[in-house]
Amino acid sequence: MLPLDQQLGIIKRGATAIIEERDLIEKLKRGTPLRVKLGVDPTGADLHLGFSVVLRKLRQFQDLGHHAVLIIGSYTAQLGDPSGRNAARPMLSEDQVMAFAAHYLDQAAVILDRSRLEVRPNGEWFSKMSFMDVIRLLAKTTVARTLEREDFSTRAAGGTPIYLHEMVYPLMQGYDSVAVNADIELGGTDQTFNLMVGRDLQREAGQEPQVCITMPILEGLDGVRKMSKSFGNYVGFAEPPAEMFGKLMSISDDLMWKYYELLTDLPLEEIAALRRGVAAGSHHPMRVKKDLAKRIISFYHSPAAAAEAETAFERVFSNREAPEEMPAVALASLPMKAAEGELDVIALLTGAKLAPSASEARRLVQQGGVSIDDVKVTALRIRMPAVSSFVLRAGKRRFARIVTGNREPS
RNA sequence: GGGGAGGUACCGAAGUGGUCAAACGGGGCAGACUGUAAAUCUGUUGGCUAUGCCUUCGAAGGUUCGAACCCUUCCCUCCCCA
Repeated sequence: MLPLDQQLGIIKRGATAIIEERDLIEKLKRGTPLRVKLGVDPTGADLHLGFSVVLRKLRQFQDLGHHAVLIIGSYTAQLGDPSGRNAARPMLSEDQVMAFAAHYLDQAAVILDRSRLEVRPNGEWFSKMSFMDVIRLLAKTTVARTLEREDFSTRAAGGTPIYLHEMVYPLMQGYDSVAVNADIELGGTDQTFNLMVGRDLQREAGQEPQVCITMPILEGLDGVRKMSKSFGNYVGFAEPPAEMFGKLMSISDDLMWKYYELLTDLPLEEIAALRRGVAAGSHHPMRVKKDLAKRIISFYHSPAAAAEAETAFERVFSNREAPEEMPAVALASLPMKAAEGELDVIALLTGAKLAPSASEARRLVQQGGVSIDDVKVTALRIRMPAVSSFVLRAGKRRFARIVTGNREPS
């Protein structure tokens, strides 16, 4: 194992809080592998960079020689974690959760070393508890304490409902720590309360309390709200390189430093140097952001794919050309409502899936957001170009190649 | 159990019989400007076989020439009291 201070350096990178750091040092000093717990509630969603922050931290512990324990919330996911929520989540069935869990593990394996991972569904212990056991667990905390949490107090103040089962959630998560005898638990800062409950329950159970390490919540592409599928501001693990590149380039300059710290392994000193360079004007922020995108894409795909994505990006956005690859749609397959020799632009846009509805397509045209072979479309019916295929573009980044079936004029 | 308030489009929030597909703000989308950054400005934001038609204002009925608005029943939430 690495010397203590080196381990600490890696562990502390990006972390918002370590409760308590001296406890952590004590545990590390023993030189034996620590049990590092991360609880996840699979909901069926595809993993995105927001999830990767805490998964990467867990991986770092694996690489340091510690023992990673991934708790699958087969029971807790059914309740839905109220953390950071302003409304209750729909409840899921255990079967659903376990099906989602398989999907989750497949994706998480991109980051974690699956061969050294202990996976435990928390139904393993919760299914064996009697109602009386549950009551005893409930007796470990008070309503006032639970209500102190910001998400609950906001809801209480705003008049939105808080259900009893939501209030049980932190106790369940805390009990997981007792069940697996965790030395350390990882989580987002929004998990702080839940993590702390684990310490209390362990202490009561005669265990040494876990160290809680909280990681920042990663802002999504908008730079404001947390990265989340429902906000549409995310980058998924499985997205194509070009898509990732484009999305990452759209983050704000300020945000990119946080992405560097939490999503790459570039040493902090080097990140700081880049930052100074941008501030001093010796580095162009776009260049630095492109490197960020390439680093991330190299991890999820490959360095070659990252380089390709960059080229494609420059082609489309810097040189304003059409991308090399885009979905091809046969004109004949579209329900055109145009006279002979004319194109029905609305049918074109909806048929090629560049617009969700005819009304939306009409709006796009009216606002000047549609072009055919780089010529802005100004009418809903236009003359059929005498080419074998043309590029249809909607907005900045939606493209399709329309194959007309015409012969290329000689 | 008693009393009060309320459920409106993606979200927040006006509207309380016709001029309401529904003000305003946020978000989204598009355009301008750019480094597809941020900021800013402008436009737009239910659907369709489109000078009209259809669906939408918690659900179902009803009154009316006409209902998001009035009545009835039901479902849901919040607050106060017990």
